[in-house]
Amino acid sequence: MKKYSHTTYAILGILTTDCKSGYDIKQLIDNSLKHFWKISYGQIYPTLKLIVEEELATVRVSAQEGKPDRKEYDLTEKGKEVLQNWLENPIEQIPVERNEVLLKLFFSRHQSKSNTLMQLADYKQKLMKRYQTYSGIEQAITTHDHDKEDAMYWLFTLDYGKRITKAAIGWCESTIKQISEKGNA
Amino acid sequence: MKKYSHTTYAILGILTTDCKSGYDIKQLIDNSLKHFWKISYGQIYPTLKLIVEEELATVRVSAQEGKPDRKEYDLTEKGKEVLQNWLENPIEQIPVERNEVLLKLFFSRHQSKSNTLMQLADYKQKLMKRYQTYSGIEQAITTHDHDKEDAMYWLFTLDYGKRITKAAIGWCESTIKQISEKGNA
DNA sequence: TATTACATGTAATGTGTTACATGATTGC
DNA sequence: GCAATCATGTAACACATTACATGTAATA
Repeated sequence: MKKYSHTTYAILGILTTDCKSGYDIKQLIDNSLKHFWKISYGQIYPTLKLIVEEELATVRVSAQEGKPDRKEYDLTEKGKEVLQNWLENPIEQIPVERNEVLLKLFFSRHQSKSNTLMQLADYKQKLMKRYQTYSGIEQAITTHDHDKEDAMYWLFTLDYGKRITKAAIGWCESTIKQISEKGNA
Repeated sequence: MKKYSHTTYAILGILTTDCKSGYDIKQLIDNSLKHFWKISYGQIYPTLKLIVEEELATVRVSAQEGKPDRKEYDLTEKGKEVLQNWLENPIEQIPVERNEVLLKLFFSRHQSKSNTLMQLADYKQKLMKRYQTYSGIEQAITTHDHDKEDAMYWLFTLDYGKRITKAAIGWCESTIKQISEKGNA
């Protein structure tokens, strides 16, 4: 089966929900996926064009009361098959996640200790802010009575974010401690 | 101060070590950085060209016995300042790390449970393999008597990788358990 | 003589962001 | 009239990978 970009599969997946237009897709991403998957309009519209060219979806213009016209996309059988196929196959490999803090740390060997500690403290702070954001979203979902099934999967992704972030915070603390002790010894 | 790409800073940083040529840079990356920062030759050589154009380093051809000629790069004062400046400033923001497994999970709401569990089991397996790789490198460093200072910073980056990976494995286990229980209830 | 390690580079292609450009409709 | 929301799109640029292209020298 022909291969498409991850962005294409993401959009195909979103089209299985109530989101039918480019604008809707962007809204869904910004509301629910942005902590692990971001897509800009600069990708969304060209990808939707490709999806129609490849006959994975059909378009139709939909007039609305009190709002501008919009284009609604519906998956074709072929589109559903392509999505299904992607969902059924395991990922090829876990990508290397670039980490600028680790890069700086690696080159800090001959840098001032105080600067290295500052970098780590700053990173920890950013991570804690992120953790709080996740917790906030989690609370909002748990409080409001969302569709149970949907909410569960959403919570899984948040749980992932929280666990990873917490682990990174723990690393910061441990590394700060080790670097601090090293100099005082 | 003028901004450069992360790749440029990474190469500037590598040039402070014994690595002086494009080939050396690639070797260092593949040996020590590749678990959190990869760069291909297609980036290295054009970036080195840019670095010279920007007068961040100078080049000179070095003849070797028994090996082809090579180009050696040395940081200029300007190059050192640019690197220093980058090292002294905190990162702008933690980038969103795309996660294809979470993306699939998000769209699995109306998929078969067995397939979702397969995806998670596969992900866990890949993570465990990665964890073992990290542990292996760690052991190699600890066993061989590396330059103590250098080794310490290298171990920090490996510790980060291990902690993050362990957290992700924990998430897999927890999520597999929850999804399994849900269906049997 | 064939393979491996050493060594440098470009071209095509893929992927992604940001800035720009346009316009409808509602509510203040 | 103006701001906000809804809505679609393109162009320029930035970044990265892969495949291609070339060549030296040691060693098995």
